[in-house]
Amino acid sequence: MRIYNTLTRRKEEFVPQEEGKVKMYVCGPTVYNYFHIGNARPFVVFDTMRKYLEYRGYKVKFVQNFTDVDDKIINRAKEEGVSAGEISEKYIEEYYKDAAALNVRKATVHPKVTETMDDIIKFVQDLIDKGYAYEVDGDVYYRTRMFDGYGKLSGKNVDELRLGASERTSSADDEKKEDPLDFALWKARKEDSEIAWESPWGMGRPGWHIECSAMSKKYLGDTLDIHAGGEDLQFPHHENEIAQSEAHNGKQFANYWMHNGYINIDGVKMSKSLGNFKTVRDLLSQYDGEVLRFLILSGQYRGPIDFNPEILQQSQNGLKRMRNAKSNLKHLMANGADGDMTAAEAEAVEGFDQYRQKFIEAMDDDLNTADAISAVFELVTAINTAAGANATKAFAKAAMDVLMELASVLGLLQQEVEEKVEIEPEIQALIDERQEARKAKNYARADEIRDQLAAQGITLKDTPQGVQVIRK
RNA sequence: GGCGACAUAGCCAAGUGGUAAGGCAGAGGUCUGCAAAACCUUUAUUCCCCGGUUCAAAUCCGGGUGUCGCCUCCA
Repeated sequence: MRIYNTLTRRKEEFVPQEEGKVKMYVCGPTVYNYFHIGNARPFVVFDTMRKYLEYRGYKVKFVQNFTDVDDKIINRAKEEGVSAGEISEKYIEEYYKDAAALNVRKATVHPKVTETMDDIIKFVQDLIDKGYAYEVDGDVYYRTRMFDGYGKLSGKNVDELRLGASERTSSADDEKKEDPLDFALWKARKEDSEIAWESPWGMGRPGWHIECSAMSKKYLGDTLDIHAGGEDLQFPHHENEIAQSEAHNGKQFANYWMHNGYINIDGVKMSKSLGNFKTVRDLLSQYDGEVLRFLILSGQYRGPIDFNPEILQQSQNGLKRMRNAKSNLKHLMANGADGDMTAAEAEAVEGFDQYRQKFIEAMDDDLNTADAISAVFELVTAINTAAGANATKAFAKAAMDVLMELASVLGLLQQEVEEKVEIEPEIQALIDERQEARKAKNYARADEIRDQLAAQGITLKDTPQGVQVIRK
């Protein structure tokens, strides 16, 4: 497959270091709040990447960290009068809930900063030993200019950065640094009450960037196949990770860098700092997670998504078309004709392969999920067209297999849409009564029953294969 | 100021040289007792604008315009 590599600014054929195996690292959330739909994008997109790689036969080791020590967590803890650990533990649990609703699978490993402290401290010490870092009053900074490749990922020029830095009001920390470009690897504790770890430089905690370098090394080694995250992490976060890791390991840090675009709201980037965000938790009260996933996957991952109620509605309607196909097939599998497929059905099933091919072609082209979704829609139309009044169970099964094969790679149609296998006797009695009424052409009574059940969230469809019962 | 991305129908969105996918919404029709679901037809002579290259451009080149982003915590 081809991947757009931010490092080279072009699509490249993906070749992992070790055949058949992929080492993938995705920057995870800082856990101080529920995550918003913008945060959800990389989780969904790269989870889809992982699923697709697995579909193509790769064994994927997928690592996504939790940043569980950070200013924002500490501030939040102060506000609420609890410990930083209580805040981070809580939002890690909430992360798992929301991620599950989006059909995002757990990573192979979800490392936490607090559990990687020894590795981080050693990493920092090694950088000091190599001359890439220096200690000042309990802080440790990275000598940015010492690293030759600085700026290679984000296309920044060190001297222009310096210019920008001098225009900003310098913070107190800048006084300590040798160069304004230098960034913190370790921060000395400011108050005794603050969460801190013992280190060769005194009590303190790690800087943000070093965490990912240390965690990815610990679980995936010196060189990653794919490193992914939101495009706002390109600079400085990922640039700094490269500087740290390559200076430390003496090897290329990641072969492929993937960055997803933003989700905007009213044309402006959605972010926690701007406060214009919609949390996934809130949205889940109105839309189910698959709708959100569908929305995120309906465009190419590198482009922007403008978030508004209209596209939510469109996503819901679009997904419904896929779900109807699934539930109609399920009904057919139970109530269709017995025996072998007809010749026409067999021919149709053979034709389904072209949609599978289109799907693979799309996903192979830098994870073009928009095109992949359109392949699924074309498959749905082909299935619906071929499923006639005398459709066989065998056909329904074959069609279901292909539909689910593709939908599963996208992480869609995974949540059982309620068709309950067991129907309570009193409901069944009403359904039977309605059928009797219909036979007797007592449509008033029949419709009354249908309305009554609809009010309970039960939809009845009269199909050539009998009554289809769908409950929400 | 430096760097970068994007601009395709009412909306969402593919398409990087060969004559505009797919979805949503809308309109008409078929099926149905009526619905639902589904199917069929229909909705951009045109891809922000102006030049250029080419037999041929939404796609390549040049110049504009507009929107957004990064350069500071951020997915």
